[in-house]
Amino acid sequence: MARSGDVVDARVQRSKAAVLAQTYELLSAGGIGGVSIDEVSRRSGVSKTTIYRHWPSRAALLVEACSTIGSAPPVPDTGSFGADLAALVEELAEQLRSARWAAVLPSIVDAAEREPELAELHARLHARLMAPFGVVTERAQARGELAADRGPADVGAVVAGPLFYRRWFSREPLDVAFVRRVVEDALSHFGVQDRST
Amino acid sequence: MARSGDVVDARVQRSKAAVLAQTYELLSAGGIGGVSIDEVSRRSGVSKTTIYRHWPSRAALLVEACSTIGSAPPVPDTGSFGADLAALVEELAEQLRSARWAAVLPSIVDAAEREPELAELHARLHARLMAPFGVVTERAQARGELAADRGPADVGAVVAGPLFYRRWFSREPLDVAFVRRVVEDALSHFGVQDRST
DNA sequence: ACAGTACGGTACTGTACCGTACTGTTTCGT
DNA sequence: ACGAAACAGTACGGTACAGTACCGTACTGT
Repeated sequence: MARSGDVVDARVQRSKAAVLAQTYELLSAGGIGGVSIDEVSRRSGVSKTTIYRHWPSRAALLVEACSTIGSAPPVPDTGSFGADLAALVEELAEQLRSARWAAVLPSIVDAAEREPELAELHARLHARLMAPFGVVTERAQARGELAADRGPADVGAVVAGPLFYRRWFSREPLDVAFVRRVVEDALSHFGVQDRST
Repeated sequence: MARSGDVVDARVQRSKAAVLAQTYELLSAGGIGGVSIDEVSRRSGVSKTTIYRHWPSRAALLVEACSTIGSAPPVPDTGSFGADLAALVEELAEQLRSARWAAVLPSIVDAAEREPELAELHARLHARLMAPFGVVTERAQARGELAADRGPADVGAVVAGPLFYRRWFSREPLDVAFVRRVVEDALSHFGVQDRST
């Protein structure tokens, strides 16, 4: 018996972990198009048969492998919108500079443009990445620190937009000066005095 | 004789035009991954052999097919930075809403992340798309309308960033209100009074 | 010990693709 | 009219991939 749906067979855990790890590896290196089940099987030592036993299709495997992307770091709560935002932007910039998924996201965006199955994944990732901005924005609004006519969506666009642009389009380095300027500009948009560190 | 390198055979022109047109068609529909020589040949009625006579490889064909993307509309010259910028942003937003290439760019960005051959293409496209912003920015600086410490690269990031973010990441509509806000915010960054239409 | 389950290995079907070779036909320039 | 160039059609070889079927083996909990 499979232990009444509670405990999972250790072999299954090993196999799934190995497969997911190698999938993520290939994903980082070659984007979505760089992942093939054959190659995952070769590298992980888990046979193709077993992979298909655990995931119904390649897409399902990809979705699960992406599920750890952008796992939210703790949302700062300094009491000031400026400092919260600065911390979040620093964090995002650091992720864009170094995180594995920064090289993967473009292929997800591309895939989302045509395959609905992956559009969902894109939506979830976007929501997870931007959630912290929503939190600090709403807190600031609750404190009356921020005008009510500028919602979380605006903050996301104004702050993440330039960062993303720089990372993927202009491909200039995301240096400290640029990041600081983005924060300052955003704060001046929203009529908040900058008092970040 | 092939007409001393000057005039090109009409058959060659026809073939190349048909191939490029269908390549662009497939590109719009399925991104870079959606273009196969077989399919281009089928749809264009140009045989595969002929395609390989004119382009040495699939990549070469793709590069040439992309060469028309983002062909710059005339750069506005109203005499005011605010109005110039507003016109450019409106234009860019309209392109992002409707132009065929707006669906293709993510796959180019993705490809540029790994294939150097296409990274060049990406660089050229980026330069072409952003050139108008550089022009109006430099004109404004020359008039003393704009502080010298904010270069064209900053203007591009602040203005195009939110638009791109909205088009490809948050996937919210690029409505007029949003576009206007982006322009206003950008102008306030740079210490310019908004006097656009 | 024993049943249930997970597993690896291999082979297979079917598809899609790149790039080339070969054969004959149309079209251009002169 | 005639040679050269461009062409279509077709058939390849080679590779890679998704997904499935089958068999025999190793492990797990009871």
